[in-house]
Amino acid sequence: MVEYKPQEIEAKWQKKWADAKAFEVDVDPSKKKYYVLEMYPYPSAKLHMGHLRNYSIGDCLARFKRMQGYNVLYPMGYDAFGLPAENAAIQHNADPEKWTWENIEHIKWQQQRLGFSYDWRRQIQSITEDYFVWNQWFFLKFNEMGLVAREDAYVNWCPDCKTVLANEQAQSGTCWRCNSQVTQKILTQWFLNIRKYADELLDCLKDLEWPEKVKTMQQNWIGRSEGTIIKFEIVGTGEEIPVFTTRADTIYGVTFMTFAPENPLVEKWVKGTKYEKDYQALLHEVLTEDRFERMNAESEKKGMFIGKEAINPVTGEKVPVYIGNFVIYEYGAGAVMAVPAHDQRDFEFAKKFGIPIRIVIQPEDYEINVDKMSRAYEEDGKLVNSGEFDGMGNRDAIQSISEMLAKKGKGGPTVNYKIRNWLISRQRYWGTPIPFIHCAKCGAVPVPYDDLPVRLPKNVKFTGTANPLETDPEFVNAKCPKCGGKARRETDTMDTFVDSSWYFFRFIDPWSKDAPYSKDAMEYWGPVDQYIGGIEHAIMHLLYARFWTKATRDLGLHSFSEPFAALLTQGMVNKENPFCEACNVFLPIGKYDEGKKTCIKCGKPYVLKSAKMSKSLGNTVDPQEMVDKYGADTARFFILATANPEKQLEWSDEGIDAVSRVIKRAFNTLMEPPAAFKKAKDFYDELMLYHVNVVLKAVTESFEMMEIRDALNKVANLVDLFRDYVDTGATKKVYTTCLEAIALMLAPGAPHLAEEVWEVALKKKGLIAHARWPAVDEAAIKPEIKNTWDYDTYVGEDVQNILKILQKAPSKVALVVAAEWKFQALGAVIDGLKEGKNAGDVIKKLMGDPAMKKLGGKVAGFVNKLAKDPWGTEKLPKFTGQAEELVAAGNFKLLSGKKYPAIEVATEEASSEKKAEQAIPGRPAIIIS
RNA sequence: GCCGGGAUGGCGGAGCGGUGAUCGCGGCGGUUUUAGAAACCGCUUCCCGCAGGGGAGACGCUGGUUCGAGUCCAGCUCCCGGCACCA
Repeated sequence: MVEYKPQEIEAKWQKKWADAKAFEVDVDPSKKKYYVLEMYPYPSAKLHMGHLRNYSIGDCLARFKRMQGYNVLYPMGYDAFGLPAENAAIQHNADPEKWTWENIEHIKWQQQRLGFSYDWRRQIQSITEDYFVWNQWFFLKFNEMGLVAREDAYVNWCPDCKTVLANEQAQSGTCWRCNSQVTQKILTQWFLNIRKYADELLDCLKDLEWPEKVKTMQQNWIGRSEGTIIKFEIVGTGEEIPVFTTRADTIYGVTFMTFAPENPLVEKWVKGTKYEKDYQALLHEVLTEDRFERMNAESEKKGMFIGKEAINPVTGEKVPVYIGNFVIYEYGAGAVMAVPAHDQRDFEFAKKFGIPIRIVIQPEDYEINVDKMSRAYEEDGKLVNSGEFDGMGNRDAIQSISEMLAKKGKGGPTVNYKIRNWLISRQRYWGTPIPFIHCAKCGAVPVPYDDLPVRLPKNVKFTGTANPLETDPEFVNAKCPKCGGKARRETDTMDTFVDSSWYFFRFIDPWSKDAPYSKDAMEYWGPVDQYIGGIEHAIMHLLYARFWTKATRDLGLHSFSEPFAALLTQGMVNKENPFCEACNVFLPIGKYDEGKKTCIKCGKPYVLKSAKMSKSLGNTVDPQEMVDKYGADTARFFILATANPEKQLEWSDEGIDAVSRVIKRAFNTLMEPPAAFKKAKDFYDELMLYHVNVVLKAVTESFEMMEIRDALNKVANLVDLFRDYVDTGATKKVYTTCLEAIALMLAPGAPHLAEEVWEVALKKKGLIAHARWPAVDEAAIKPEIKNTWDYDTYVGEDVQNILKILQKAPSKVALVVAAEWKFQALGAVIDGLKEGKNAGDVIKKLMGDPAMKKLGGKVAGFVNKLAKDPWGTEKLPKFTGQAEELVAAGNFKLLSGKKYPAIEVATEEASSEKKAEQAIPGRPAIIIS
């Protein structure tokens, strides 16, 4: 017997693939292209299960498509800028570049050990100059297109570290390093104008082969809403505030205005007034509030009057101006008109501050009253207290009021979006420098294209306080490109979402020197046909990438508008972990006693619950351990065959053992030819060919639909059927045909094993990776074979059921096939039921036949029995007559002969047994003695 | 809080509105084996039955639609993803 040694086989084939440049592809107009891509990873220290799953899915698809004859582009690269490298620099004095490269090398080694079929020549990483120079180039181009803006925005600020913090570094309102209270600080920042593309981003969603849930999330995120701009003049300031509302119908009910506390206008207005002190205190309070708590509709409304009044442009009425913590600065104008009678938040605010409430909508069938209201009336109704609009339906009034405002020059209909412009500047070292120079005379001046790239300085100090770029004089001091005077280089770097917004196009032509990629290559390879990644990227990454694709299309770099034609969001990998029900928490390593199975804190026993694999819990499994112990094919097969790609997957140690056995068994079955072949074909050969083709058809469909789990399990089952076939005796021709088909079907999921079978057992030249996916031989899928197979299954089940009850060893199993007339009667019952007839009608019709009439009550009883369980009857194998079933029964004898002693076949007509009457066509009476 | 998902035996997970839930794990019994491993054959919701059957109960909870609901609808509970500086 050939022993399965995955380590040897896998190393051997990985080398052969590399030597043959098996997966290196170039533009080839004679072939149809297919671009498979996984979301490129952040190079953390090690590959984790999520990565293994992601790449196993992609590689399986890439190999399948390659075998279908496509020219498959399947690249890999690394999202290498980002916070962790900088954190490592601050905490362990690591050099971010060296640290990142070490991680890349390690991950790449792991990926290669797993045998993924990437075209490694195309590897890119965002930290190399030939990549990030194009980030800068794009930025300058976007600037020329009017897509770049500088605006003020708030950032998390640690006053002690004097540094900007990521949301992640500012959890629960305190700094990750020094625990100081984090506050908000306003900074002038760089933005990309993604809102300009909001409508297109929305409209194109319908054409994408993406999960509906992702499309819905993006749609909601863009948040297009049609409404009205209403301009409110602020008394004594000369300022007019364009407030957005979807409820212009309630304009007569406005009794105050509310501004976001961080709106800079507010600060200006209160300056030097008696309100300033309280305002500063409230602002500080709001800026240190938890960002989710603030959005919570149920949390306490905070606010104050700021001494100003606004004029309602419709009524001319003056209303007080407040600030409120629930107003979002980034949405609309950072101010809302407040209608307490018809908006719950405004209602609560008005109650708290004793502001009047005015009803302007009355429901149709009852009347609401200000004194009795306990909450806002937010439903529809008829307008009241609304001047000329009284009596109008409130929905209709929206348009009329908008039009009136437009006529008055005080606003009008408009469209508003929830999506905000993309803030891309970061006050950090480890990113792409933004190519601008600030000159006191000329302002913000773009770095000339010839001076690109702007490189990051080496040997900077990572103290954790301030941005290292700011404290590096060599980097900061620059000459103004315009006037040549002394100037200051921009020290902000770009968001890493910039890197990941176009890397999939750089893979198409990573060697391009004078453009980010050549148009010809783009028109051949682009866009990505199948993109695979986690659902956590459903909104931001995927939306930014779509925006980038549209903006670069408008730059003339390519002609298509969407980067990813189809998207697959893989499920998470979970593992069970101790959970203490008393403390209501998952217990990380060290917080539970594994021997006693108790929680260390409360001493009570824990239960095991499924949790996301995470470092903090310590319930991770290193894929490398799996590969070392079982081999890459087993690791991949496990992760693919346990759950379909979209579903979440539960890791289990038993599961991997089981798959390991399946793989070993497959290897042994496929590598070990029978000692001798039989000469002539018989039923077993036809049955095997039937199975192979049925499975091939199903597996092809499953792969096409990305139901990889189903596809692989079907192949694994087929291997078992193949072994049975070989055991009963095989002809050389059928053996070879089937072995070849099985090896090909295994190639996408267990590629090393398949190559070994291809070369050693089948003696094929060339790689199975380059072989063609087999075609289904429809002629082999004979209905009579299907009937026989189903028959064997059903009859076998029945025999088992009987034996279970009898609880004795049988000496003889007799099958009695139903009488010929029953076949005719069964047909009549099925047809009759389809036409909606009842059993009586069917019996009457049958009795028209003299032969049936002679049998009388027997026929009636039979029909009634069938009609009771029509679904069960429908499922039985279908035979045209007794002769056909006798053949199937004969084959049952062949197939199950080993399991049971002395199988006999008889007909109901010829049998003297009383039980013979139970026979139904397709379900013989079984008599065991 | 808001937006988007999810909940199915001891476990992982399948399940076009069609009648106890594919497949696998674990467990139990058996065959084989010097032993172990592996492989193979059964059983695995409960009760009753020496003939393929009968009864009870059951896909998070509560209702609804339907001849029929794990599947559709409404409300609730819990879990997960995202919420714009983690990637």
